Amino acid sequence: MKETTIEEQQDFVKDITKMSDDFDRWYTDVVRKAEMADWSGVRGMMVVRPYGWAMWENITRAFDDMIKESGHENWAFPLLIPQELLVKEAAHIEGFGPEVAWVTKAGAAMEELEEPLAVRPTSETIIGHLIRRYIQSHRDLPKLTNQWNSVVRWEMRSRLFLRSREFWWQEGHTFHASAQEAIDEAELILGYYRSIAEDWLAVPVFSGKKSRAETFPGAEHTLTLEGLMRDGMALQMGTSHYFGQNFARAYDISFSNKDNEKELCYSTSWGISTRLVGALVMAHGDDSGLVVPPRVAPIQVVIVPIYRDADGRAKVEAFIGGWTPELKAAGIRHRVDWRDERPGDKYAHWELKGVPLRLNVGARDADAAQVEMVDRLSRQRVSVPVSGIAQRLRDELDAFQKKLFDRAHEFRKENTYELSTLDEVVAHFKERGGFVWVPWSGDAECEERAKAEAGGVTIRTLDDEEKPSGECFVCGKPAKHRVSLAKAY
RNA sequence: CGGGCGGUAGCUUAGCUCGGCAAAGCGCCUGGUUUGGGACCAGGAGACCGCGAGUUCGAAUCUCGCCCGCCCGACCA
Repeated sequence: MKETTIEEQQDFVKDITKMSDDFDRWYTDVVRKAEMADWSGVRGMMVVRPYGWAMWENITRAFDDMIKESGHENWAFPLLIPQELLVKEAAHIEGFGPEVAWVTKAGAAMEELEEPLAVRPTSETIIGHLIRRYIQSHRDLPKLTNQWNSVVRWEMRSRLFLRSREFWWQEGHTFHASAQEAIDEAELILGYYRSIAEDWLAVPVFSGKKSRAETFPGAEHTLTLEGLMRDGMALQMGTSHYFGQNFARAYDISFSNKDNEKELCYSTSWGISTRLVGALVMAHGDDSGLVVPPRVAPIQVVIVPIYRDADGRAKVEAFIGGWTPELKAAGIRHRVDWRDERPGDKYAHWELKGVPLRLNVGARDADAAQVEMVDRLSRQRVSVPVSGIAQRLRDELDAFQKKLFDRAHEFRKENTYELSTLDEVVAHFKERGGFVWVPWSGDAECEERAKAEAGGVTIRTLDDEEKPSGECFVCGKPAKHRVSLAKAY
């Protein structure tokens, strides 16, 4: 049999723009050809197809388990928010105002409403307003709420999963009796998010506080996770906000403390969205299409039966039927592709869809009580005995998950730099992307100047682990923070 | 939201200047031969030519308005 190289194999890929030719087009091609999502005909509104939604479901299941474990409860709050409520927190409405969609008419006659209703861009305001009913005493705290829903933000520019006018997410909103407890809550959730990003999506992230300019409207501080995509752009993969008493003040959320004094709550909010599905595409995909981390893969193992005639098929079917129950029992998400196509079509199809492991199974294999296993990353063919196959596949999937993370981690390492002056930063981003660490004075003017001169690069995270040293990369004053810079989605 | 480009079958496009029977490849359906890396033969279905007005004997083609998409900016999870 002729050995084919990976390059030759990639020639088989039709329909997808090469990543190196045009990354944006590549991304769109992959998302659409892998049947993850499409545009709907209404500007900026997407339809998420089962293969994309299943990945989101796997993420939601993982995160929902985490927050339930730590005492959070799911609620459902209204979609529509009265104008009067939305505008109460000044910084918040100033931040979200430009992208709020309004319902102003209703009924067959399209009668004007007395008060416009905002379609939620996020729910701090309505939850703040409603939650006060359920909080009287410190004994009612903490109140740990979450909701799974979609929100609408009137974006001017859209990209599937990354920026659509409607997107699906969870928004957690918690209320506490002390500042420290709320601060700890925001940190706790950030840790969960890190686990989702790194352990589930296999995307290594830098985490830390946002600069003032990048902080959520109305928050005291915002914690963030930033991943690196294969085009060198950063992507925010989750944020967790500490509000102090800002929202409690605006919405009068107070409680009686142990000394019977009235006190305002301390609150947080935090969210991850369907954007993470886009992150997974851009962090792991290649010119053949998707590569899906096993832990979130809708299909972890695809089995391609190979046969010539009805007898051959019966033989292969009986063989496969002998051990697939073991896979099911082991919780391995698998599918046997019985479609009436040739094997080569199926190989290409499932590679485009990024299924981690494929088993080619024909009469030869049945006779030898083995299968031919091919993984999506190396495309090496390996014969595997069916005896103990469930455990073997479990191990392979775990190894695949790790390999994906390691590869992404290595990629980030190769694309992370330490620089010290604005000139260097400007020169750097003219040539390439990635993360650049610099010392920063903490002045917003320096941040703005860097953004203006280095082609839109922004401060992604403040590193609170390492002590800053040296002078600000822009103004030369002593640095207060060590910060990561990147161009971001 | 500003500037540029585009929208013809499920997909990719030709036709548009110069108005005159709506085409091709892929995909889809049926039958047959095939099947260990994207097969082949034969037949077939499939198009309010983005939507709406206008000009004209006649519009995919010309004009205007709107919708949707792509690229570049400003804004952003």
